[in-house]
Amino acid sequence: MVHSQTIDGSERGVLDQYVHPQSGQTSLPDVVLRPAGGNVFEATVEQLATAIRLGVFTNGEQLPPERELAERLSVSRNTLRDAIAALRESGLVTTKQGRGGGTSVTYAAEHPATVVSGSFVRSGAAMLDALTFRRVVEPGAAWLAATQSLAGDQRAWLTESLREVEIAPDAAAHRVADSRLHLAIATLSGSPMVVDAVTRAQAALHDMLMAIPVLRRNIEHSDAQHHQIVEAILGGDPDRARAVMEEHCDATSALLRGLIG
Amino acid sequence: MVHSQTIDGSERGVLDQYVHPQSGQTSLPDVVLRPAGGNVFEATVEQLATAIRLGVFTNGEQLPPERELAERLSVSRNTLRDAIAALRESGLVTTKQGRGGGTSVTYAAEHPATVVSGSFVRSGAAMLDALTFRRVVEPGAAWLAATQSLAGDQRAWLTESLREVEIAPDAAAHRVADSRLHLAIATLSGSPMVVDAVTRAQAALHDMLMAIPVLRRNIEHSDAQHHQIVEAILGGDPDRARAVMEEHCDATSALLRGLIG
DNA sequence: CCGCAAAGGTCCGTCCCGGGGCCATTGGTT
DNA sequence: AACCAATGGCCCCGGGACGGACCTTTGCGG
Repeated sequence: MVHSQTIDGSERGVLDQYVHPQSGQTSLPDVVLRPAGGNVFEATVEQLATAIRLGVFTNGEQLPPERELAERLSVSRNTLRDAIAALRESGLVTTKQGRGGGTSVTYAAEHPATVVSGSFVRSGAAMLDALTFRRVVEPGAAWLAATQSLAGDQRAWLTESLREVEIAPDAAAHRVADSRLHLAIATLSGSPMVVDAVTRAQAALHDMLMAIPVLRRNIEHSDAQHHQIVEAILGGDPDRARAVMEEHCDATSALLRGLIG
Repeated sequence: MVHSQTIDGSERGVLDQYVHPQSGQTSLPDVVLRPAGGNVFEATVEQLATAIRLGVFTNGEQLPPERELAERLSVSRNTLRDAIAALRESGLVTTKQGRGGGTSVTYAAEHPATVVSGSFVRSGAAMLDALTFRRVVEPGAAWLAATQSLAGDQRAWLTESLREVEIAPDAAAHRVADSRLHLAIATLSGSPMVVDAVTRAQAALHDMLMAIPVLRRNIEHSDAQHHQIVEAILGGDPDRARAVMEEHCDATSALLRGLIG
């Protein structure tokens, strides 16, 4: 509801600008110049909603105090409050006043349609792009994590994240736990830029996976791969960690490619 | 073990927030919540300056008309004009009025100190991060490019980019041509998100490489690797393309790691 | 020679957002 | 019971970004 909506009604997706309409030729300026995402308010809503949906904040958990969260997001408290209000109206969080109060997550992880209004509808090209991107960064993150000498609590965190995935009671919980595991692996890579990349890939992936039915068989296969990945990371075997993660991404990719344009 | 720890006045850098000061423990909210870069004007200046320094716009070449460029960057023409004015005062571009006029690049690629004022001073941690990130995304991009069935003009573009690197007369020209080659490879991956990632990695890399003396021997070794990479991509050998690119990144990384914190 | 078109140059009104101060509510502590 | 601290709720101001409209310069073509 911001700009866009120029006079040509052709609804150009963000991605179409990467290719010259006339020739199929791509040139560097077309590809490199990326729009600096507009609207701070919407971006904040989107980021918080994504964080919640990805399980960065688990159910019932409290968000940091507004003043702190605002500073961390480099956003004024006003804007942050507006964003939180939007989330509240979407039923993702509830807020309580007073000491010990705050905003806490109430995420049922159901109703795949009731997501926050701005949940981005991605074009087919964007989805394929996200899958491709993920296929690059997630194996890279796994490889890096396996090269690190992990501390005891880090190893425990990884093991615990894996376990949470395996004992997830239903598909929705499994989805959240899966995101958390992948983000944990990315975090153990030690590289903030890698974490950022994986976060974006997971965010895009999440929207897609929420839209399809999940087969029990797929989950079992996926969990077996998770186990191998964690094993390889803990065992310090980067190449194996990467190889299995590649298989893992390819499996998801194959599953999703059939369902999009 | 949530956050808290609000009131320490210790001038925390952007990256430090990824780790808890007290325990070395990292938690997802700390890692995932990323600030949404402020100041649109500065971001625009930085992006254009980077594009020029990376050779996205070659010397003498004209930038797109203001109205078009503004729309592509999702920035108002006012802001874009301010940014261009800043570049003009830094001597990176010149502007001419009237039909056939416009803003064109005048980039000598010398005076490593005269860079635009905002050229980001990255902390040691951020540099290591960038090197790590690059080590993940560039091999991934090369792998992807090698899996694509490239059209004739794409193959020609790649070959030409390689040649430009090899015939570069001096270190500065070599730097620009090198960036262009890497961005070309990323573009041929076909994934905008990958291009974006490589662009960010190259931007960070550029600032580092401009600060160190370059040895003839290093350039020769680098060019040999470039040749192998392009060969592997054109020959449709993804694994080899990735392997050589990894060596290539490792070489640069080793070169730079000695010179930073 | 004249007019048109394609650029940059300028200005203005509107609104979003950041910064900061202050109030209201609530629960713990003395 | 009284106080205090932590937290959300509210408001106002100022600057910056946006989006238009309009002017100026310049080259090309009829």
